[in-house]
Parts: sequence; structure tokens; C-alpha cells
Amino acid sequence: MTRKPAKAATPPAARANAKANSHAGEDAVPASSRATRAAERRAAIVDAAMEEFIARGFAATRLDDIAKRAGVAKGTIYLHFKDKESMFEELVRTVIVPVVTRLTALPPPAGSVRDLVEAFASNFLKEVIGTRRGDLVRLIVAEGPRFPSVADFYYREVVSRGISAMRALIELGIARGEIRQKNLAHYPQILVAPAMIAVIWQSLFARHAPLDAQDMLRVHLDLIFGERSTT
Amino acid sequence: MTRKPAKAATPPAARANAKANSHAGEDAVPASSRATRAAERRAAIVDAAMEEFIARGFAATRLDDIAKRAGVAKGTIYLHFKDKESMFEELVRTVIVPVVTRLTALPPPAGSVRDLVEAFASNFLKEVIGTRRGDLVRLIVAEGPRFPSVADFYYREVVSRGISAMRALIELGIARGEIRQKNLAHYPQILVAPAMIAVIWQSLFARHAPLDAQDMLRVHLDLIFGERSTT
Amino acid sequence: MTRKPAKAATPPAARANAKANSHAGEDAVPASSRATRAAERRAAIVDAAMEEFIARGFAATRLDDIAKRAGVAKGTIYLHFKDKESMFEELVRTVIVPVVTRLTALPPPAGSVRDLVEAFASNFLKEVIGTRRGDLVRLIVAEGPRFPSVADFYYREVVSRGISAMRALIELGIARGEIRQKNLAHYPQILVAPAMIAVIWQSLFARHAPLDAQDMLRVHLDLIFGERSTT
Amino acid sequence: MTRKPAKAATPPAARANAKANSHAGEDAVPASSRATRAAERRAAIVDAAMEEFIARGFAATRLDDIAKRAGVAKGTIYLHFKDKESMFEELVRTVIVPVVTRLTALPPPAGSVRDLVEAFASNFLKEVIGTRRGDLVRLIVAEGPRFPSVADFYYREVVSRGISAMRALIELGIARGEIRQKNLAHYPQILVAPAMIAVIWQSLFARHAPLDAQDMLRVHLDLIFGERSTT
DNA sequence: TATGAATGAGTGTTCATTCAT
DNA sequence: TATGAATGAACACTCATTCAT
Repeated sequence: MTRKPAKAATPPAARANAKANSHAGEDAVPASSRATRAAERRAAIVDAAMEEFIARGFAATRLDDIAKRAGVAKGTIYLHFKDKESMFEELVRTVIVPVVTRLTALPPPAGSVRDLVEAFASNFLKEVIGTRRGDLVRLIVAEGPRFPSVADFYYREVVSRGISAMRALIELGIARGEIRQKNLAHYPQILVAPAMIAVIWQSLFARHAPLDAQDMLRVHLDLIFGERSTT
Repeated sequence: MTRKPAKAATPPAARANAKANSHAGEDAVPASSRATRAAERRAAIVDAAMEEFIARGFAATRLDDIAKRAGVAKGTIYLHFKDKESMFEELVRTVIVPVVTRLTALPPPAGSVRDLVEAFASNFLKEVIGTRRGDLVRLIVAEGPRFPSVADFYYREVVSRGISAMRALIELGIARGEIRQKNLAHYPQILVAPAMIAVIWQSLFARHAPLDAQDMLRVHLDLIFGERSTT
Repeated sequence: MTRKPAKAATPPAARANAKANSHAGEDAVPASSRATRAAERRAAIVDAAMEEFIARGFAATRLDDIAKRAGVAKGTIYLHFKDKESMFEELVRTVIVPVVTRLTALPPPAGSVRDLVEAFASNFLKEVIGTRRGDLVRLIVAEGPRFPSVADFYYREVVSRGISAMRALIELGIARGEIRQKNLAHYPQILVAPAMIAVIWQSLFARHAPLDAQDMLRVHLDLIFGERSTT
Repeated sequence: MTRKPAKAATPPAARANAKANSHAGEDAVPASSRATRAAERRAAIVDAAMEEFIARGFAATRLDDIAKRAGVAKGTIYLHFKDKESMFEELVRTVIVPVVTRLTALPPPAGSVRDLVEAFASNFLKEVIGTRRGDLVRLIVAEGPRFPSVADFYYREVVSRGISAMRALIELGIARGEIRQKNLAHYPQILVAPAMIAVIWQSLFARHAPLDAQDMLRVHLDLIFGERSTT
């Protein structure tokens, strides 16, 4: 087990500038008030922490590395988070919430149920599978047992909501005659299972055998809704 | 985050006895040769290590706790394993191999493909889901990225084999007309996905909402093979 | 070992008001000039620092707590003191000097030597024993070895002067026949010893066993001057 | 404030040898069993810790320095003590108890009360004043408020016992007519005050003005018992 | 002048690994 | 072979001090 902060996608210094610049076209830090700066720093810490936690897991991540990657001093982390544990917990919340928000902002329920589900899957594909957010899911699976509060939060905010939404869709599909298998409504997990598998696969086995997640999800939907005649 | 070695499957007391005996009968090791004793110790260490690694993850597990749980001295571990990392790696091999062996020892290919798959699923249910072995799968998902060699091993010995076997079954099912959906053969992952989800669910969310894995798998097979006429 | 700033004599709220006011009345500082304000701030810092140093000792005291208690920002302390060490040193001077001044302002040398000594003891009782100043003495005893300059200062300004004054009184008492024991003049420490013990006792053991310092000092003086016939 | 481990009276290496040698005249470590070695190490740690705590106080003492001075690794300290605080507390107990034992082993109560008191004072002079033990008393005065358990222990084991013993002696003296001042029995502190002052003086002001503690105590006893006719 | 966010050296504590017994 | 005391590198967290505002 080597111990390098791993390649930072964006070097700290560069990123500070990037952030500052993103506000104004100047070189100075004109438009950023005290509060803004603080928020930026916090965001930088959250980003860095996510990278490191994903790469090494909670216990093996060093705050030193997070600080270095975020381009702040070690002490600065403690201005934003009580300790390593609560940083991890808040981090998960911070990152998960907007994803959930975006995913649950379903497109207008026009068209067939299959269209709805496909829209959702497409969103999921873009927003989660193969992204940092996907890795975060794997991280939660990994650390869940040691962070009951995280597992609870994840179950409450993501899993149970997702299950409910899926069940609603399935029932709609059954009512409309798009789905034959009535029992499916009891196990919405079946509907999402391949998507979850895709997430984990990309994290673990992408380099052994790439997986065309989009196509796989299509095949799975064919299984549930019947193969599309045209397409 | 608490820090207790958790209930030891084999109480340390056992070890006290062992000691006492070796003392009483001079040097004699009645029913077990030197080599056997060594193998027993190694097995005890492997068991203890698995418990601890599953409960805390690699980085957070203390060798002290493993030793205590195994009923050996800390130094003894180093007589069997080079270091913590290789212990983890060997441990995974040691535990995974017999499971794979047992799972791949499929019953004679009599009967329908669905029967074959169901036999397999039933085995998997009994041997993996909700067991220590299931937790081990979660552990591999968790630690995989930090242990490429483990991920490699797991992919080679379990995943790729499993995928191949599933693909063969699917193709057989298609050939025999039991499975309609031809594309399924491209993504055997779909066949296993609910089983994997069940494994993870039991590890993480069983206490939030219990999952009847067996029934879920049945529904899933209905989806693939069509609902059973009689049941 | 707990870590609470302890009850602040002057609540931080005071400071909020101060701020609010300075805001309301533009820049005006009604009843106190700039310089006065600065002096007040300095005094607040000294008071707060004394409380904290007495409660925790030099090393364990946090400037943060001093600032909070004084109702100023941490940086403000550095406008008045070079660093923590010199703050401690100046603090001792600042607090000690007026006490010495008041104590040495002996009442007119009328009456017997015993009356003089009693007046002095009475003063000491009121000004030192069981007060913050008494705790400061204990603090000096505690930190003396690590702050030679403080020990030096204390010896020079308090101890040696006190010893001289006591010796003078003793010699006067011997000359006037009030004190029998001639050798006492060699060890004026004996005269003050019970007073010092009282100071320390109140700091450390008051809650185990209260001590009537006044009565003890009276008994001690009886020992030196002989018991009072009347009274 | 400089930060040097201060001069170790006996350098670590030398001392380990000395200890080992004290057992046999050889160079090896023949006579020291595992347990003996452990006890020696613990003693070395206690000694080193006492030096450092006395020199710097609790908070400012670094475990690194204690370890270095004791000639052990930092981790070794934690084999003997739970943490810094309990090390300090146990240290005080460890050092105080034998002193109390020796001091309370009074010589046979033959002769006058004054003889008894003088014997006691002489013991105290030899065992405490101007020794490490004396410094320890100052340390307790210094840290008492932050270590209630230490203050409690000290009060219980040393102060209250000492006060009782002194009171008994005083009452005996009064009964035998050696002591005139009856009230003295209410304040045995007066009897010990100069001894305590001597302890503190040696710690703080010895270099400013040396104090002949023995002579001072003699003068003080003269005050209480009357001057000795012959001397 | 006053602030308090930011810094980073410093320290108590843990724990994988070694090795004398 | 087995032990567990000893080691010391590593790491989370603190806090005196600085400095942009």
C-alpha cells in the first residue's frame, strides 16, 4: 500500500485561481466577500475530502492529504467541521442532497411509463454511473456499517424514496398494461438492481471488462416492458 | 465510533484451555500433530480476521483484536502472514475459494434451465445472502479499490466465472426456448443483479426494512422465464 | 479535565452592546476618549487573563478563552501584549504592584508593635487571603520556576520588601520588649508563615476543611507577643 | 521559553546500565526477570516524569521528553499508564506514599515532646526540604486546582494525617506543660507553617537568598516550647 | 484600531511490526 | 513455535500567532 495523495485532478493552486477567476475576469479576488470566500473554502474541502475518501476509505484517509488537495492548512478544516467523522457525515449529505433533488425532478409525466423510466435511467446514467457520485455510492456501501448515521441518512433520503418512486411507476405500468408481471410491484429493487450493479461495476471492474451500462439498462427494460417493436 | 472487539465467535477461554493442556501432558499434543495445530491456529486467525475486517474494514481493524479473538498472541499472526495486507489478501482467497467451489458444483444438468438457475439461486441464498460470506462480498466492494490484487482475484475467480456460467445458462435457455429475450445473453449481470442487491441490502438496510430475498429472486426469474403456470 | 471558559465575571454580552453602541452613534465614543477605551480594553484583558491563568495555569490557558472572557477579539490581545509569555509577566506586575502599595501604606506607627502587626495582618486578610490576589500568589508559586523573571520580580518587589519590613517590626518589638525571642529577627519568615499557609490553604483545601484564617493569625501572634491579657 | 529536555541528572543510557549492574557485577542482565525489567522501566518512567513535571508543570511537559529521559520509547509509557493525566496522578501517589510512611514511622515516644517534634522536623528536613520531594509538594500546590483528585489524595493522605499528628503532639505538649499556648491545638498548621514555607522557599528563592531551614525551624520551636536553656 | 479566519508547528495517542525470551 | 513487551512512525487535533479586511 503506497501512500501518495494520489494525483489531484486539479492542483490546489490552480484551482484557487480558477475559483476566484470564475467570479470576475480579473486577477484579484474582487467580488468575493468574506462569506463567499469561506463558502468556497468549504466547498474545496468537501471536494477534496470526497476524492480522498473515495480513493482510500474513511479510516485510511489522512486529513493532511485532504488539506493539501483542498489547498488549505490543516487547521482550516476544523473551522468548518468538528472532526473527521462529522466531516464524513456532512460530506455525504452535502453531496447526496442535490443529486437526489435533480433525480427526483422528473420530467413531466407525459408519454408511456417506459418513457418515464427510460428518462429516469438516462438521468441516472448521466448523473451517477461512472461519475464521482457513483463512487460515493460505493463508498457508502463500504462505510455504511461503521457509520450508521450515514446508512440511515442514505436509506431515508435515497433508498426509501427511490423504492417508493419506483413502486409508483411500476404500479402505473401495471395499471396501464405496460407491465405484465404484477409481483414486480413488491420488489422495486428488481427495477433498479442493474443500475446499482452498473455503478459498482464501473468502480471495481471497469478496467477488467468495460460495461455498456446504457445498453444493459435498455435490455433490462425490454425484459420488463417487452422488447420495443420499433427503435 | 465505538471500539470493542465485539463478541468473539470462539471465546478466548478456549485458548486458556489449550495452554493448560499443553502444560499438563508435558509436551504431548494428543489428538493433533504439530502441523494440525498450526493449521488450526491459522484457521482461527483467518476466522477472527474475517469477523474483524467485516465489522470495521481493513484500515480500522487492529491486529490486537484479531489476535485476541483468535486466542493467539499478536506475534503469532506474523508466523502465518507476512503482514496485515497480505493477511487480508490471503484471507479473501482462503474464504472465497471453497464458496466458489461449492457454488460451481452444480447439480446434474437434468431438468429445465429454470430449474438449474433456481438450484443455483437457492444455493446462493443459503451460502451467501445474509451470511458472513455475504458480508465478505460487501467488504470486497468496499476495499477493492485499495486492494487491486483482491479486486483482480475476485474478478478472475468469481465474477468472470460467474458471468460465463450465467451466460452459458442463458444461452441454453434461449436455445431451449425457455428464455425469450435474446439480448439477455449479452448482459448476464442482469440475471445476477437482484442477488447482489440482496447481499448488499442485507448488510446495510436489513434493519430498516427486511427483504425476502428468496421471494424477490423468484419474481425476478418469473420475469425472465415467464411466470410459472403451477406453483 | 474539563474545558469550559468558566463563568465570566464580565459577560461577553457587554461587548455586543459596546459594539452596537459604537455603531449607533456613528464613530462617537461619548464618555471615554480613544485612550481611555484602550485602557479599559487592556484592563479587561488583564482581568480575564488573571482569571484564566489562575484557573488553569499558564500553559493550559488558551488565548481564545481570555479573549472571549474579556469580550475582545483574539487579535486585539496582540495590540496590547507581545505574546502569551509577556502577557503573563506584565499581568503579574500589573496586579501585584497596587497590592504592595496598599499593604505597605502602613497606618501611622502609633500604638504597640503588636497593633501594627495586627493592622498589617488584618489588611492582608482583607486584601489577599481568600481573594483573587491570594490565588495569584499560588499561581506565582506554581509558575515561578518556569518564569524566572516573574519569580525575580516577585522576590524583589514583594518577598524581600516584606521580609525587610517584618524584620524591622520584629526588631522594634524586641527593642520595646514586646517580643522576647531575639532570634526571631533572623527569620521574619516565621512571622508571615501562617499567613502564607492560609493563602495556600484557601486555594487548595478550603472545601476539605475551612480555615478561620483570622483566628489562626491571632493565635500565632499570641505565640510571638504573648497572649493578650484583655480582649 | 526555551524547549530543552533540561539536563538529565543521569543520562538515560548510563542509568539503564546502573540499574542492570546493581543486580550483578556482570555486564549482562542475568538476575532480572521479565517482571523485574518491567518494574524497572516503570520506575524509570516515574522518575523521569517527576523530573519533567517538576521542571515544567503538567501541561507544559511533553511525553516525548519523559520517554527520552526515561530511556524508553514513547509508546512504552502507554504500557504502564493510561494517559498523561493518570500518569501524573499515579506518579504523585507512588512518590508520596513511601515518604508519608517513613515520616510517620516516628521514633519511640521517649523523651520530651519537643524532642519528638525535633526528630520529626529533622526527618522532614532530610527527606523533603530541598529535595525532589519538596519540589513535588510545590508541584501539588501548583496543579492541585486542576487535579482535584490529586488535591483530594494529598489532603487525605498527607495534610489531614499530618494535622492530626501535630495536634496530638501539641495536646501532649500542653498536657505535659511543655507548651503554654493552649489555643495552638486548634491550629496545628502554625506548627508546620515554617516547614512548608521552607519547602517553597527552597524551590523558588534559594538562589535569591539561601535559607537555613534547620536553624529557622529551631527558632520556631523555641517560640513554641520556649528557648532551650542549654543548646 | 479591531477583527477573526487562516495558518502550521507541535503534541498526545495509536498500532503495525519486531525480537528477546 | 509462541509470546507479548517494546518500538517509533504516523496521525487527529489544538492553539499561539499572523494578517487581510
